[in-house]
Amino acid sequence: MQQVAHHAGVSLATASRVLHGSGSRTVGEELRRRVEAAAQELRYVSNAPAQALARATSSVVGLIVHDVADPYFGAIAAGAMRAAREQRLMVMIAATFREPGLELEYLRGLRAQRARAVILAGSGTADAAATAELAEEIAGFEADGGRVVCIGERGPDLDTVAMANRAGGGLAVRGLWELGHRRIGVVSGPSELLTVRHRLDGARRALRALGAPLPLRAVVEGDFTRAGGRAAAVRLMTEQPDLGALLVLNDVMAAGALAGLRDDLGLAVPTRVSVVGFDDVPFAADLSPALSTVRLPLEQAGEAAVGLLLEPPGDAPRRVELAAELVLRDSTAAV
Amino acid sequence: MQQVAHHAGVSLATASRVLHGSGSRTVGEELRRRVEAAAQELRYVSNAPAQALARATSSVVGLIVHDVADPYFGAIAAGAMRAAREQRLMVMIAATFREPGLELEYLRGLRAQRARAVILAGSGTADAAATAELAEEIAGFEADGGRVVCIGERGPDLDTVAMANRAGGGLAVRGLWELGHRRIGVVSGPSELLTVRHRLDGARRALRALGAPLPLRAVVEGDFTRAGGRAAAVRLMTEQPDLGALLVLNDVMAAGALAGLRDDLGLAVPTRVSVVGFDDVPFAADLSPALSTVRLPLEQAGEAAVGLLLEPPGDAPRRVELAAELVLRDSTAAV
DNA sequence: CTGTTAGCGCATTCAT
DNA sequence: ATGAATGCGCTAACAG
Repeated sequence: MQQVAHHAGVSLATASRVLHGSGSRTVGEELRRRVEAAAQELRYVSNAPAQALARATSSVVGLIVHDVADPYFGAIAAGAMRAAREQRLMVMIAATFREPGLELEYLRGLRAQRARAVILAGSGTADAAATAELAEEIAGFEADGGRVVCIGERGPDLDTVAMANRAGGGLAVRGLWELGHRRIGVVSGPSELLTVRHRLDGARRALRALGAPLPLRAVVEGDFTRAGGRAAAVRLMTEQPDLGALLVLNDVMAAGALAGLRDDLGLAVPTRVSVVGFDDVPFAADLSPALSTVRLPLEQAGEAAVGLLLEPPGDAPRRVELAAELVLRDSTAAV
Repeated sequence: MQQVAHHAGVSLATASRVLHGSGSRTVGEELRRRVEAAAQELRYVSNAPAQALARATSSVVGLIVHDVADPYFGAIAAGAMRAAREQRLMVMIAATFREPGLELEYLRGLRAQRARAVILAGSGTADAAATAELAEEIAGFEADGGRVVCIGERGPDLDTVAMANRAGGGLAVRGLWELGHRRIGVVSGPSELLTVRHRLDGARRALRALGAPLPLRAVVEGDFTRAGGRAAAVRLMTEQPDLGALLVLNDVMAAGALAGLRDDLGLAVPTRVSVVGFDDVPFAADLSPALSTVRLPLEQAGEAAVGLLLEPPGDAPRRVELAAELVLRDSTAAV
């Protein structure tokens, strides 16, 4: 920038003002022109770290997900990045690959980067110790002036984009019920994930309200992956062969469940057993058969998260509630 | 850090050495202990921008993709992030959403961030003007000491992780041929994308070598998306109803093609028409029917890319060649 | 092995 | 409206 200033025959301060001046454009037309010309000619590229140092804040926002290759997070990330672009923010993505400790580590890293904000997109967990450590790090981050936004519940005093996981669980179960299903099983994910708990809880409550409480043996737990869904679904239908419908707590698992039902057990979907997934990721409609599922506005969640972290800190924690919707396709049938 | 140094009763330099000292750990045991204790107690968090400024290099690498929600890029990103993690690098992802100009803009942004390196994961394009501008920006980036690695061809003097797009196109066509297909059509993506050109070219050559050159009317072009694949496949099979097999130039398009064939035209796959995709994205095996496709080692490409940017600049451009493999599943049948 | 010192590139007072 | 000066937090000689 020195060079640019010199080349334009102005002071360093003036060059700084026209090159990065935020709002109050208090530079004369003539000088402004000269500086811009000089910058152009010298191919000046501003130095973001230096700016961050001087301003004590940067234009990068962090996004911590479990797995970028998972379409659930892919959709959220796409939404967040689209919104970030409009604000000229850069997005730094960290993937924990579902190792709990990494979330904390990456939050620290983002704090070191002096990220302006971070979005915690992965599900919270029921591990009290980990949650406490994370809360402390979050507090530190906010004390440094950073913003933190969670997608999904993490704590009452955090800005959060709330997904209708409970309501969605209820929706799915009631949809199945209306189709005439009475023997409903649940292929669940890891029970320490809050997202899983909420979805399962929503299903449970709805079933109880319908007068048919969900028996414990009708729930089986697997990894939140395709393979996990396949294994869990096969196990559940083997142990409880009278089940006529399955709620699978995310679409990726549901894809596995569909494969397991068909290839491992030879059970026809939807004639022998109906299947409902959760999330409505992009490929859900292309599965075989097209997956009925609970749609969550994933991209919108990403956008909303960026929206929240743009708003001034605020006195009370902010919340955005996103609704779920049941989408019935070909993996469910009436009985 | 001042505080930490003072608290530990050492100089700033010593604190810096134990806190961020790279390798040559030339600090006494006792002092080291004291500094670490002080840092712990004061909850010291290092300031990455300041480090970047002082060192004139950072620990962030940029990854520019077309779309994070696309499973192709999701897989590449996952591989890159896994590798980056081992090197304690942070990954800044930028998505162009297929707007050509954005690639250049993001490269500039990453340059401003003083990213240590950037990975260009999206396909190059045949637009000469855009390519030239990009080349200039790349040169500038490298002149600043940054590394650039491309996934897919971008130019002969760039470090690149080369995907076997041509070979893959040939593989697909020969696979179909061996199944007895003689009337093969291609659902192509935007022809300005180099990736598309190479895949199509590979298919063309193979067909010519087989003595059955691909007629122009047997190729139809669509967006590199599900909707694009659907529309293009429907159009192709409507105009050329005698085609017995389709090569679709990526799996996302193939998902759309499958839907179009089934829902719009009522053509059975694979009995009436066989379909081969390209990429082998995670959901390919779950489509209806399970998609035969050309597998590309996507995650490995991401890993290889960060591997390349870790190696010292090198005299000659480096290349990593990744092979393709034909995976036959249920969307193809013999005639 | 440890401390002193001089920048890194930029934003901002504070003068003018 | 513009310029001069100071410091952001840290690293890297350099000197002991």
